[in-house]
Amino acid sequence: METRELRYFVAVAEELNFGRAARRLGMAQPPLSRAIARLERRLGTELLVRDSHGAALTGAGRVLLREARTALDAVAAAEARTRRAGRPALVLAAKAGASTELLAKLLAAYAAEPGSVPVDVRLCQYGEQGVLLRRGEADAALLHLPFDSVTGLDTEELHTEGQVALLPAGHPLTARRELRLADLADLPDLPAPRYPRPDGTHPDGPGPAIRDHAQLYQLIALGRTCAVLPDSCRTQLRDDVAAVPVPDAPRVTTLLAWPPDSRSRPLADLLRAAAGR
Amino acid sequence: METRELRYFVAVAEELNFGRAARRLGMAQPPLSRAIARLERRLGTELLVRDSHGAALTGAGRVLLREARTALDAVAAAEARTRRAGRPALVLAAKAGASTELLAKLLAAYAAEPGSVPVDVRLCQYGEQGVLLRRGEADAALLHLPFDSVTGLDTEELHTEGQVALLPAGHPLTARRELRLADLADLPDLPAPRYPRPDGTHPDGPGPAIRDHAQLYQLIALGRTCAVLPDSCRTQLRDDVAAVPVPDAPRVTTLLAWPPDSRSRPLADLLRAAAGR
DNA sequence: TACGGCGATACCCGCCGGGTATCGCCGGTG
DNA sequence: CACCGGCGATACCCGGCGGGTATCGCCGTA
Repeated sequence: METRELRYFVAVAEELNFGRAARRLGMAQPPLSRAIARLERRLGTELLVRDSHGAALTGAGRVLLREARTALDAVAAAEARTRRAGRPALVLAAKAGASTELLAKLLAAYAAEPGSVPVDVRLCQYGEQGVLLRRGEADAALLHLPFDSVTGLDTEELHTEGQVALLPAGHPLTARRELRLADLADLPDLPAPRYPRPDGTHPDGPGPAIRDHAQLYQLIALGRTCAVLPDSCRTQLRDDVAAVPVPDAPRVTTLLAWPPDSRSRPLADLLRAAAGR
Repeated sequence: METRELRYFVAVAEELNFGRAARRLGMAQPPLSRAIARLERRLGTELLVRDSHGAALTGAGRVLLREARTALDAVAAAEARTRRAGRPALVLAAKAGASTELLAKLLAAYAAEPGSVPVDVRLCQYGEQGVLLRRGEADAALLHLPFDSVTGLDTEELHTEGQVALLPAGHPLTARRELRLADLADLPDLPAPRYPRPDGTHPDGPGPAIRDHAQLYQLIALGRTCAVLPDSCRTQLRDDVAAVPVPDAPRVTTLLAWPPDSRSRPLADLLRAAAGR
């Protein structure tokens, strides 16, 4: 199988429409149909069932969609890492606005290592760090359990902390010394924010769709939503947002993740710095 | 990058000789040279330095070799898993001759699960199980720490045990109640077996090159080598091989491994059966 | 019944991936 | 020192395949 065929299949499987997929790929529809048909013939399986409305995935098609995405990521990673090879700099991906203190400490500790190398910090939207790692555009990433997925990555735990509720300053609940998760569920005036799913789409619901922390803070300050976030976010609160501890919220673990088998000197140094020797 | 180009590059990088690589690929040398040159041009990096003796990898070339192998594995996995999709059977890879009792128990426990599916057991040579998993030719594998690599796989520990030395029956050391690793190092009459490295090649040395347990047992019985293996191998000893405990050998953990993100029903059932509910 | 949108088919073209022949370079060897 | 052999690069050619356009058959809908 050639990567071109995989790209074609992913486009069709995502659009479920040959014409739209062809347009997205910048080509005409007939060669795309032929390419998919050839792929099915070679695999000996139907991937899509077509009718005059469009197409639908078969079981094998769903399998190939998932597998093709990871294979294409691996190819993209091969390309990106080769391009970056020799360029002596470390790319570290981190959620914008999260674990800022920890990140600063980590960067300082690494910079103090002998033989350390410039670190290019890429601040990401929610869930983007994993993609950057898997695509080879970053050497390491700061992730947060239980929010981010770490399947297929090597990791090192850095820090664990509780969570606090962030509410608009002056909201009645800010008078409480503590809150429970149940207190925050289904508040009519503060609908829960809708965080992106791993595929980048947002679930349905009344609350605002969120992409990063800056957005979230501003929406909380505006009284449009509330959120439960790790304790460490308190260091960067302005006075239009109030924090109340939520003891029954799951604890959050910050960890450093990197692609398995990567064994570069700078990455090893970063891990050593992160572990505090 | 197309997978064809990656296959070409891997062939050249492994042979370090364009002519041989071309022969291995079943093609002529000039188009191969051109393809590699085009790849380098597109990546903007030298991958190989050529002289009239052959070629050598640059730093970027070494990176691409590693990355290309994993990318090609991912593509092969996409193909294999799609081909197997719908075929309702589990493929379980296990080292031939290792953990036989555990394997039997696991198979029995899984077969007792409601909705269980036929299990195709693939008995492998040393280190082959990981490859089968990564290539998508197996759904799960039994691996042994610290021998097998589990990077990039999800795992569940099943069992931990000590190790015993296997010696030819009648060898002087079999008179001892216990041995230490040091006792077995550099025995002139029983040179240590040479296990394959992850890439399939064998290290140099005086001992015999080993591919699987059957080979190993026979060579021990013949008085050509000795080995340190998990306790559980005693259940299948014939009387021409003797076992002596080695308390200072590292403990061996048997674990069940599967590719990250695989979420098929049969695999989930197998994991449940392995965990004993 | 006409129409519009879907994927499939028929047919054509140009490019690129493959081939052969040959070159330039170098190192070993009689 | 001249020659040879093996290496990768270059020059040149060809056929197939990946892409295009035009059109068809099917079906749901107005």
